[in-house]
Amino acid sequence: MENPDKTRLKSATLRRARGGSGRVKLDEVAELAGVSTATVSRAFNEPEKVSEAVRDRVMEAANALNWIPNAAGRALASSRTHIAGAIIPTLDNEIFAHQISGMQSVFAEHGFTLFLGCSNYDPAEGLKQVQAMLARGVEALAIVGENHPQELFDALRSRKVPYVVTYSYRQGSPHPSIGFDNGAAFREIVEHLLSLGHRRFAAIFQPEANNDRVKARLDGMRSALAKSNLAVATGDLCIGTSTMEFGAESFRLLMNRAADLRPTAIVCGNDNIALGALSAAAEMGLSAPMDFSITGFDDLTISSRLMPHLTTMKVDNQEIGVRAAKSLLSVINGDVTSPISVELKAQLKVRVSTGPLQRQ
Amino acid sequence: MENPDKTRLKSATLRRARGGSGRVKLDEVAELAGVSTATVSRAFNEPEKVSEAVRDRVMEAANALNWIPNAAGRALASSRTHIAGAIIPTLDNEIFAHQISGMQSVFAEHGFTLFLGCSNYDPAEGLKQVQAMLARGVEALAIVGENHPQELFDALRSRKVPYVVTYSYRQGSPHPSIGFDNGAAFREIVEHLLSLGHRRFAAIFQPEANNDRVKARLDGMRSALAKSNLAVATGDLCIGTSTMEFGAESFRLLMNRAADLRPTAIVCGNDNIALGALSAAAEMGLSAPMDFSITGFDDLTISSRLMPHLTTMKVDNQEIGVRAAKSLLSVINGDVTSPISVELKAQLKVRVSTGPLQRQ
DNA sequence: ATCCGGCATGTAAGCGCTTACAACCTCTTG
DNA sequence: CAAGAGGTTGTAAGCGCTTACATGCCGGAT
Repeated sequence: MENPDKTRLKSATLRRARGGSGRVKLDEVAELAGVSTATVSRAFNEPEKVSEAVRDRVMEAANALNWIPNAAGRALASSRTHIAGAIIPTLDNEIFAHQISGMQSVFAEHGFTLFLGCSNYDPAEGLKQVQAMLARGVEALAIVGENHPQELFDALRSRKVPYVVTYSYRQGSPHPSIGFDNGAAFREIVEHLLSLGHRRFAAIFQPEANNDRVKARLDGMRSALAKSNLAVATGDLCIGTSTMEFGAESFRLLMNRAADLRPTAIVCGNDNIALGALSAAAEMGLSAPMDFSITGFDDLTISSRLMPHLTTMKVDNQEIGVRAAKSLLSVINGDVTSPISVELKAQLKVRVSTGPLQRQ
Repeated sequence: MENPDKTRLKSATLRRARGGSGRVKLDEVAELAGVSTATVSRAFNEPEKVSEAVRDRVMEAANALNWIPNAAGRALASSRTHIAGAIIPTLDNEIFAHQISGMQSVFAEHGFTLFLGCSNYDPAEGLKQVQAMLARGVEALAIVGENHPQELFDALRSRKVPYVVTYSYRQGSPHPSIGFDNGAAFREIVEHLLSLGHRRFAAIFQPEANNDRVKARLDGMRSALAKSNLAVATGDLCIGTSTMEFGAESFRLLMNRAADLRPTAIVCGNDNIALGALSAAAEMGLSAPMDFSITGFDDLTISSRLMPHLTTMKVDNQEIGVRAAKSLLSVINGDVTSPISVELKAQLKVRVSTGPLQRQ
């Protein structure tokens, strides 16, 4: 008889004066299906070990009761949580949002749920978030950059939680990383500008404190300039918040000078800052590449649409997220013992905001 | 004696050949501190119930062993998970990212961790994410919009998980909502344009399928126009993806006509589309508000910086996230039985992209 | 007919915490 | 000085699952 007998159903349905969480539990599904709890568990987790007839009966019962397994019970019994974590500085930046979006879709496909933490560029906050995630039993973690308290990495290591550093890749880093070489990227930008004949450089950057990526970018810029015996003068280096406002403000500072004191090339720490500078330029009646050349970094969606189209470096952050998730999953599945580092190349997008030196 | 005796410490530290998760557990902290497991639990969860001396001893032991409580065990025993969930369409949109950022910071402050799910505008995917979150025992959930399968809301209700609909607010909605009235907002935009003398309207919108907000916007626009016996002609309504590309393409379509066939006012479904249209305008040598007026919606960061500054409606999405989180927390804490709906006002930002009708 | 291997299912012991209840101790109070 | 109040700590029973191990069954080999 395929028909589950009515009396059993009734007894399971009526006995609803339950304590605890108040939710339907596996026992009740087992009772209704007329099997043991072990069988219900197997029907869901190792279906091939259960005969088809029984499996169908279990599924039917589970549906009838609208049962959703309790993840806490499952986690406790199996020491598997199917949760992964990601720590990023902030969601207010398109590039990190893209990374999360990539990770989340891959993880969701594999039955993992993603915990999100934002550090707001505060290492202490990042550590706190990681601890919260460890308490929640994340099975793997992705974290942007390597500029974090040693304690954070120690905690991950001592609990054997696999992790990858995302967004930045550095030769000789002690951490598995998936990202690109920030220094090399900025060397390439500077070389592009040098090849156009520029010699007087200014820079507008976000703060380098607690941010290995910005440090590497500044270093990359400086080393490329140094090769040509050039440097950014103190007065031509602006450091401030990563906002369009700051970009605009800095641009005014740099360009409200006699023509021969102005920089001809302006290297910005990211697109956002560069976009701000360009908006100030428009207001001042200056325009690239006639009056100056300017570069960004990130290739935000808007950067290739805005006039003048911004010369910048493109990084596929979604791809970074996808790769990070896949890599972590393969460690979780035991395919490899540790995530393998991958260096992606940032791609120089030469657009109209840079051009040959106009004034000598 | 304040000094925990060394032998106890040793025995706890050495017995590390543990099965299970392999992590340090509460028992060991209790043993090292020389108290019962109940006391350790209380020292962390209800510190006021434990004498100071004992509390210190427990904390010391916990630190020494580097103990992090196992959330699954805790959840199982207390039927509290301290997890909340948020479902948004996509992170690729600044406005939703801001909402998440607001929620996450409030929740983190209160010891809650946030599960993030993206539906990519697919109702089935949204339902799946909600089910995964229910399995994980989320104590509350925020979900963008009300355009979801009834099954989704039923699942939340039957499990008594408090939820709020965010971003959109509609009179008579059966759900507690925190957001603004999309229809009213677009009525206001249209009235602004009408007051400037415009009579020939075009519209560029994202698809309205599965999106109550877009539906409401279109309705709002139409009803405001109807009051003046106006309408958007079929050929003047462009529906497509919410990208700058589509905005640009549509703009070309609308404006590559004889001057007297062009619309004078273009209402866009959001800033992104409007920004795209403006970039196409620049390429075509047209500019607002001379040759046409255009409006957006969202007030993206860039919209107030870009030339010409875009007339749009500002919505404080971070605030929506903050309010949603606070509201859910107060239900969780039992302060109220259900989240109370809040209507926020979208704010019209008149900038230079709209101006008086130039041609008759 | 007997035995054994392999498969399907059941039994029951936890996983790491919380918490009701009990036990105890120290004061206060009549 | 006995009794009770109030505060601190311990005991132990689960929370809802998974899984090692035991059991029972069937068919083919002996």
